[in-house]
Amino acid sequence: MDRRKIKTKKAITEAFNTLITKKRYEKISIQNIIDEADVGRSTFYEHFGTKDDLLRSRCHELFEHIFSQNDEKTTNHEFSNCPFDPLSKEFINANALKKIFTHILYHFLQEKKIIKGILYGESKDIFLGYLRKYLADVLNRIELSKTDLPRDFLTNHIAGSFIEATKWWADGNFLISPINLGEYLIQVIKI
Amino acid sequence: MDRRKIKTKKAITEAFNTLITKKRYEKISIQNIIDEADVGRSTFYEHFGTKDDLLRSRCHELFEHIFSQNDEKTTNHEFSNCPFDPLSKEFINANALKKIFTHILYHFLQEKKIIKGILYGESKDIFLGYLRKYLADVLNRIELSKTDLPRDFLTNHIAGSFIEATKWWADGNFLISPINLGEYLIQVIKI
DNA sequence: TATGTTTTCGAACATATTGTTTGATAATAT
DNA sequence: ATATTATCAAACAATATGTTCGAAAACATA
Repeated sequence: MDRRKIKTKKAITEAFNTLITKKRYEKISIQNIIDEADVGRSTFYEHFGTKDDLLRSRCHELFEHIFSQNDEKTTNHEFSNCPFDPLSKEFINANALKKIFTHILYHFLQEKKIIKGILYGESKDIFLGYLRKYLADVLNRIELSKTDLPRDFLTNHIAGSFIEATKWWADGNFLISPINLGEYLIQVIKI
Repeated sequence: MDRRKIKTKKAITEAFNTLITKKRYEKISIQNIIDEADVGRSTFYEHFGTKDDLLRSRCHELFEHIFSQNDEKTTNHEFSNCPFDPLSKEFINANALKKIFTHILYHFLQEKKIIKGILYGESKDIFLGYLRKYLADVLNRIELSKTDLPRDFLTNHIAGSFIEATKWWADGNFLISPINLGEYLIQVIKI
């Protein structure tokens, strides 16, 4: 890949990161982004078709990172308490679910300023759409109990609960630890 | 109130109702609304400051109606199974909660086309903000169990679960009955 | 170093939207 | 009958989007 391309892409995504911590997504214009990134108008459009494209690209990178297997290499010890294998086929119980949640929350905490910015307005839906998609694979491994609940209702409920808890967490400026929030979640979710 | 004012306001809100069933909120321009309502541009701005104002006005009316006491007068018998007194001070148990949910869901079902339209994109947040606000009063009457869960985490979780279930219901075109969905909810919420 | 390709840039352009202002016209209340 | 109030169309400034163009710079390759 051309060095210039990498540079511009980086400038644009960093401009986005800066702006999203200052004002909400819908108030950020493409003009703002190219001003902050200091690139030409047409240059932006050579990399991203729309503002949503840019956000989707950011979300894709983030979740690919979170749900990739080899991140126990991270220097942060706390992570090692809550590893999970996203490609495993094993059934998930309450304890496994807690580990998964906590693991994701640690990642969110690492980029909390940006995450919090994204968790408002329009950008929220796009971000949560990705989260829901990545969670779906994991949640489908939950063993269905004998209730008459449809599987998709249950997985939607659990994903929704995680999402709502995350928003609650961000709204309160990430006061409690990922481990605590994981525990809260397990206490309110019947599995 | 001036007859002309009432007429225009009605024309605008009905235009909004029509449009929201056809395309999502963010794609509806004020130009679209005044074309559909057949009113002048400046007239719109005499009634509503922004498009969001219009939506908020609609939400306010809807939730005032749902959470008002005297609506058992409705002709729909099914409602009478699930009345609730929003001004009561009594504690809420699982059964009371189920009645409240079912009651609200019946109202949503009555205007399902519009509700479904509103439940996408930007309009969703505004709508759900109102729902959350109105629910808060009720949910604060839930008796806290001996867990260490913060009250606002718990109420947020329950409101969130109801919201997610409602979206799931709307996405599936309101296939099951309000009573069924109310039962699903009670099955997944620990109280 | 020389050469051909790729990327960037700025400026201009068409198009669309928002929100405000104006004065004329018509409906309303009393 | 009259004073008030609501509506309307048309024009306006301001802002945003997405496209196009040719010139200039950075690049890969040999």
